[in-house]
Amino acid sequence: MKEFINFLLQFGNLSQPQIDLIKSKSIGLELKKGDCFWETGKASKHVGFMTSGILRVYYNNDLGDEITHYFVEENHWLSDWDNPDQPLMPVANLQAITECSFVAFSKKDWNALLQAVVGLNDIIQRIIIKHKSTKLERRSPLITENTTARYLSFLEQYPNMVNRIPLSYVASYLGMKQQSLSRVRKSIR
Amino acid sequence: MKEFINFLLQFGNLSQPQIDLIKSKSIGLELKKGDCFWETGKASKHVGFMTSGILRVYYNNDLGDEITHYFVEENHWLSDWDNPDQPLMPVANLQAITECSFVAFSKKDWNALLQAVVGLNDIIQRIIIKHKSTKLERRSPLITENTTARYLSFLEQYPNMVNRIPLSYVASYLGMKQQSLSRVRKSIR
DNA sequence: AGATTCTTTTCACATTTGTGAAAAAGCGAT
DNA sequence: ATCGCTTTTTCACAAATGTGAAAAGAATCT
Repeated sequence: MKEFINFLLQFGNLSQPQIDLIKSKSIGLELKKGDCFWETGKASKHVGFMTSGILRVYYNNDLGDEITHYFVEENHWLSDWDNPDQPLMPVANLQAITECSFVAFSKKDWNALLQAVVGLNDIIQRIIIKHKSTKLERRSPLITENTTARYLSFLEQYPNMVNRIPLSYVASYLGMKQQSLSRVRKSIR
Repeated sequence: MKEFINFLLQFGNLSQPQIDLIKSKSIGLELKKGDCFWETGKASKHVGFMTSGILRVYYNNDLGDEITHYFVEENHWLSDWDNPDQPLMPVANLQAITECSFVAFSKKDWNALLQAVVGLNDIIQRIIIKHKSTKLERRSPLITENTTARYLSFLEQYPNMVNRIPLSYVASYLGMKQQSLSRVRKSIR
C-alpha cells in the first residue's frame, strides 16, 4: 500500500485527505499462477497496482498461438482505459505467471475516485503514457536484431526474470522458437 | 486549422473562446523533404499537428544504421513530453519523407496554452496515449511474423503509403533487408 | 525412491533470410 | 532524348532460423 502511494506521488501531488480516500477504497487481490487479471472480450472489473509477482500480456494470433506481448513486473500499475468513462474491452489477456498480489479497486470505486480526487486522472494518464512509452521503446528495436541480440536485450529489459518464468514465454516475446532460444542460450554460455 | 480543432474535439470539449485562444497562438510550419521536426539530442522547439505529408521516426542503432521506428501520417499530433513542464530530449529523429505542413506552436506558447486552457492538458494526454497504443499494437505483432506477413501488415497499417516513400524505409521498419522486401513483393505480385 | 508430467535441450534437415555484387528501372536536369 | 544519379530488383551463395522428433532434465505427487 505504501509502495502504491509512493508510486502515485512520483507522477504528481496528492494531499493527505486525498490519499486517505484512495486508501479507503482499495482492496487486496491475489492471483494464483495461471489466473487472469483481464481476459479478451470481458470488460475488466478491476484496476490495480501489482505489489508482487509477474504477469504476461498475451494474445492469440491467427493460428491460435499465444504471443507474449510483454511482461509486467511488480510495482506497476494496470489499467488500460483510453477514456476512464468508457472501459475498453481488453484486447489481450493479462495472466499471472507467478502468484501475484495487488492493491486493487473495483471499476465503480475507481471511477468515483477519478471524479473525487482532483489531479488523480492526470497522474494516471502520466503513468499510462510512461508505461506505453517503455513497452514501445523496448519492443520496437527487437525487430531488427538477430536471436542472440534479442535475448541479450531481454536480459537487460527484465533482469532477474529469466529464472522465474518459463522460457516458452520468453521465446514468444522475442519472436523466435523455443529451440532457437535454447540454441542462443547454449552459444553464450 | 479546422482539421486540427476537430481533431482536438474528438478527445474532449473546448469552448469557443478556448478554441480562439489556441488559434491565436498557432503558426504555420513547412518542412521540405529531408528536414527534421526534431533531432536526437536537441530539445524540441515546437509541437504541432501535421496537416499533410509523411514523417518517419528513426534512430541509429549500435552499428550506425538508421532504423525506422514508425511512420507518422497527416492529421496526427506531434509532441512527446511525458511532462509538459519538462520537455524531454527527443530520443529519435523525426524526419520529413515528403513535404510536410503543420499547425505548430512554439514550446513557450504551447506551455502557456496548457496553463490557460482548462482541459487541454487532458486532451493532449489522451491523444498521446492513443498514439502510443496504436504504435505499440502495430509494431509488436510484427516480431513474430515472417517477411511476407510483415509486408502485408504494413500495407494494412499504412494504406496508400507504399507508393509515396522509399522502400528502404519500409524494409527498415519491417526489420528486413531491402532485398528481402523486394523478394516478398515479387512473390505476392 | 519411483512414477508422472512438464520443461528444456539437442539433433539432422528444410526453409527462410542475409550478403555482396550486378543489372534494371526510375527520375530529374540539361 | 541523353546523361548522371538514385532506387529497386535480381541472382548465387552463405548464414541464420524453423521444423519435427527424440532425449535429457526438473518439478510434482504418491
